[in-house]
Amino acid sequence: MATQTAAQRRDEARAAYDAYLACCPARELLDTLSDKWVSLILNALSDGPLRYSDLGRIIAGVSQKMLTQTLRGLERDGLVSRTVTPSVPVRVDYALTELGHDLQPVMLAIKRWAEGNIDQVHSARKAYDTRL
Amino acid sequence: MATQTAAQRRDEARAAYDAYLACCPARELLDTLSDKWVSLILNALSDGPLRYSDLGRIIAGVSQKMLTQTLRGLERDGLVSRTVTPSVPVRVDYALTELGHDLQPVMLAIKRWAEGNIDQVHSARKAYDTRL
DNA sequence: CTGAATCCGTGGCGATACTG
DNA sequence: CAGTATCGCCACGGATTCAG
Repeated sequence: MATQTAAQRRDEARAAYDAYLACCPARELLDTLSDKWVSLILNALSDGPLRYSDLGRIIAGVSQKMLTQTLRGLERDGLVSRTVTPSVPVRVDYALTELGHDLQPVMLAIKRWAEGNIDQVHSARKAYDTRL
Repeated sequence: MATQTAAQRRDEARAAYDAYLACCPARELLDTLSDKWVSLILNALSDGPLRYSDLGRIIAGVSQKMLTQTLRGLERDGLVSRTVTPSVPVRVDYALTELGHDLQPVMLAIKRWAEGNIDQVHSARKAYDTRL
């Protein structure tokens, strides 16, 4: 039975975290926004719809896997819409949904705070690092 | 030379990401807030200073390692202050700095949006999942 | 062009044990 | 009480390959 203890603990931890997420919308949102590519995609789409390949080009550094995976997640959450145009070759456009658009002010609030206080954070880090 | 290509690419990617972070305060802040324990600690401290062990108890599920590591990061960023009282036994209090306090409205904005729109996200997920 | 599937290295995190 | 040090696991992301 000892061999299952680890798995059991993992499951318990996972279950506990899920339960926690269920009762804490803020963290759920944070988990979404925290994704490295989510904010980039959301920002890229804020100016209007974009094709899959456009996104891949604009957001330099993203792999196909992560781009697709992230877009799927955003689509699932209802933040982004996916429109397929059955031409040859196929064309797929991604756009912000209304819900996704509603999120922009929040992103902006984060951006504003960050831009206004990042200097303090940086100097705090510098002070902390040199003090050792 | 082929053996170094992978390592080189990783380094390049890392360097690119660092450069990107340097010019994008919003993502830097997001990287901080996204941490599983940061928001919990910030929220716990919003009501006033707490001792190390208090934090560990209030934030059920956090390991000593992560608690210490997260607190160090927050202290380094100037969001949290660490006060040692050299008694026996030693007493250490953690509190929000002014900068950390300034961040609360942003956290609140995130919380508000999440609480107001989480239902839509959940129903969107449900619709997406059942559609397959 | 837009993806799906697979392999694989590595870094983050939890658990455990030890210290002042 | 408040940490530090070490180890092992596995989940995440990048690269690559195949498909409609």
